[in-house]
Amino acid sequence: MKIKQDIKVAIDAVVFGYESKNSLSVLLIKRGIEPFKDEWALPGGLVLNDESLEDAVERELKEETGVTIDYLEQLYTFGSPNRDPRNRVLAVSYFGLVKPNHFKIKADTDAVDVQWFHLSELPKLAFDHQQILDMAHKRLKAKLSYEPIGFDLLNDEFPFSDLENLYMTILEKEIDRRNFRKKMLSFGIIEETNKIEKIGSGRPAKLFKFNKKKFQQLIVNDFHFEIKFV
Amino acid sequence: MKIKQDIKVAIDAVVFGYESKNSLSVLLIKRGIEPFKDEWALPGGLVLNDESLEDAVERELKEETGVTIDYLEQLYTFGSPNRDPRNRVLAVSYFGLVKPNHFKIKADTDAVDVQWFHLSELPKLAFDHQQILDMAHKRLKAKLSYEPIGFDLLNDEFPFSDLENLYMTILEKEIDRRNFRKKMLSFGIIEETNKIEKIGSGRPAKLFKFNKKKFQQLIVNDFHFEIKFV
DNA sequence: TCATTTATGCGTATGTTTAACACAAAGATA
DNA sequence: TATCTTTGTGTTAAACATACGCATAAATGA
Repeated sequence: MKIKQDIKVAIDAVVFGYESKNSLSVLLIKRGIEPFKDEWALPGGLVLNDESLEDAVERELKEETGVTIDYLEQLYTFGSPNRDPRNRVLAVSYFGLVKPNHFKIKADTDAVDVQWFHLSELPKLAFDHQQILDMAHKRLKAKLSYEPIGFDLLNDEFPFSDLENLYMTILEKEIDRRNFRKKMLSFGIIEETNKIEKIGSGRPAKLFKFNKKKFQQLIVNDFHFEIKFV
Repeated sequence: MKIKQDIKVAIDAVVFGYESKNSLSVLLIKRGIEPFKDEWALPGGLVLNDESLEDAVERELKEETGVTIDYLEQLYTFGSPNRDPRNRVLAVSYFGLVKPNHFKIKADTDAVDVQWFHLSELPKLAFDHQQILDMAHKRLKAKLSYEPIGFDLLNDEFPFSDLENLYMTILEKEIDRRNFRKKMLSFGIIEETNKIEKIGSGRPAKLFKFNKKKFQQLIVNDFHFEIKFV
């Protein structure tokens, strides 16, 4: 006789935000219930019977953090039998990006147990969440080079230096500013606006815009986006 | 009051095999039970309470097809609420490769409802399995270019022409034989054996071997495998 | 106000990699 | 022994990546 399957299904989200030079952040929550009560963990939770996995991610993020996501993709499904000390829980993990606009939202609800952590100053995480986070970080680094997802970490209009710094921060590499700009512009998916940003010292910078429509038209015809610097 | 979660967890496997020039095949089974009884589908089934997802894949493949897998990786998790007409079933899909050695195994059990299908002559598939298969095929094509997984579709020792044909078949592109060979050898992960294969007409070919250890040593130091031809 | 600092924007030389292509070598066939 | 077929190697031009130099446009402060 067959034993009835008893596995719960949850989602977990690794959400990255980029504020300024040299600081990539991750969104974490402090757990209110056992197991791992009062420890930091990835936002997430059980999937409802009639909702899709993506809906579950959006719902949990809204409930737990109030953050609006700008890019979301499935990462990996963690299914080892003992990853949750109580019952068996399958974790379908997602990986998301938020623009700086949407970054600050949590500031209002400071009392709540949700917080952005710099990637270099992470607390100890519950469950196997460190492993999930590591995988997400690896994916972000890899994907930045061959898909234009970096724009989902910047505001709609940005100076070129923001884009440069973003790439250098995430890839943890020095990049030649001039060659980077040349290559980026050569794809023809970034537009100049007529706006100029003048803050701080130095020459004021033109603001640029990612033309997503143009990009989507291009990829139909074997167009290949790739940024790689040694 | 909370409604108890009622979601089943299954795995599905898309297994590719490569016999000869111009024929990439997929392993399918004919379902013996409802729903979709007597229709073709991907091998797979429910995960047991105490087994890992990978174990479940291996078990199901063994039970249903008798095929030994040479490469396995998680593909994607399909979780839309209505993908199974009866209950909600989450499908964690896997993508696998078998070497020609292990390809024929099924021939003994011809009576069983399991069969290799050329990718160009697929039957209609049950559930959303066509979608899963498409994604696996896409992944195989993409991955062939930046990870040396092609060797898991060839015997341990192979003539260079086999490798060329494999790439041309899967990528569906003409590749310059001479440039391909030069580039492949330049990575230093393929070894010449002292064996020579003489079959058919034409000059007999040296047999080569993929040196997996060498490859694994290299990737530690930022080594990058990449085969790309237009 | 005028030199200094800071950051942007453009251009050019050099080396490396890719893409296109031709022919010799080793057997099988007949 | 001439012909066919497949393997094995080399050469070259064009494309691309890399490494720079320097002018420009503001803010800063002596």
